[in-house]
Amino acid sequence: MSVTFRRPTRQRAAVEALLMNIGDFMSAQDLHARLRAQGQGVGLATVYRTLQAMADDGGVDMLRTSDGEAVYRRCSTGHHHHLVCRSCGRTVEVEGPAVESWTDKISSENGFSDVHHTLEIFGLCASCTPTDPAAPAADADPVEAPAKD
Amino acid sequence: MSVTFRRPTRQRAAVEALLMNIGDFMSAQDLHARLRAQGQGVGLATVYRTLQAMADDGGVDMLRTSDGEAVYRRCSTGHHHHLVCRSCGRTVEVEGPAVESWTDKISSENGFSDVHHTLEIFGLCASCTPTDPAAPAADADPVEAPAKD
DNA sequence: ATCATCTTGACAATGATTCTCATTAAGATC
DNA sequence: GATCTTAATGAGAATCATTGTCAAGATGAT
Repeated sequence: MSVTFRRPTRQRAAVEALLMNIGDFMSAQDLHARLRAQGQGVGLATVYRTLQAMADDGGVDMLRTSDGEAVYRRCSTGHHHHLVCRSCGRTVEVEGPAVESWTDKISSENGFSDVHHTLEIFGLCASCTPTDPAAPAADADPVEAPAKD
Repeated sequence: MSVTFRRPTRQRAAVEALLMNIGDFMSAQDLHARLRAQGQGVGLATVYRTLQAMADDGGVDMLRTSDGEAVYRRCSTGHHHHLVCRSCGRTVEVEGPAVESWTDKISSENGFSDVHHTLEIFGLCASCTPTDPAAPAADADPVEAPAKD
């Protein structure tokens, strides 16, 4: 409905392509660095603009890491939430009809209208769980806790 | 349990007092400005440090506005979520046992462990709903849309 | 009062995001 | 295909919240 027309450009295509390849959340800075590494030079400002436009148009979800950085990910349309591995960044889309109805109920009970909510779940995926025999596949870019110390 | 000891100082007391008076979410910058306006000079860095310490110790909740700014609020202990008016900032603490169990279920089903989640609901409270006969009480400091221009 | 330390504060440093504005490139027109 | 209108881009400056630095100040114990 309110999907403003966007001119197809090389830059936009490059951003979309990379988002499609990387299945997990990525920051604008990260995306910019990867494109540059690929030889696909795209201005940083353009990356930000493109990402925001895509998020507005839908097709891309944006959420904030614990330190406030915005990260983006290509997503199926429709309302859903995410289960994100804080170690390797692996993301699983999840739906919660019960949560949706709960928020609606809570909202109306308190006289709130025109509501929207944010819900993300962070944890360690099977591969990154210490007690798991499988070796931690923490080589992808983590969303929240980059390998420290 | 891991509540590190903190020396009682004038600055810490001032921050705590203001948080108690203002019942809604407030940014560190905002808090700093208010304290300064009250004549209670407290360094900006100190405000940040104090707020983070309080959030760590519990007793203060922190969440991020849509533009990534961290906002704090004195809160009852225990896990809960918030229903925040995006116009006047009024906040209601809500609990959702169903949501907690849902996230646990989803997490285990996907092999995730050590999870935690964030859930906030934003909307317009009764007083700020346009169709409501009551005049919008949007004079308190809004969490997301501060009076601009 | 004195000491060892935790805190504070002023300001520099970071780092993500936004703004500016001249240049480039789509899409429509002739 | 040349031309024109205008959105899109890019390089870098500008913002702005947040963090780091480190000397000076305050607190609790001695």
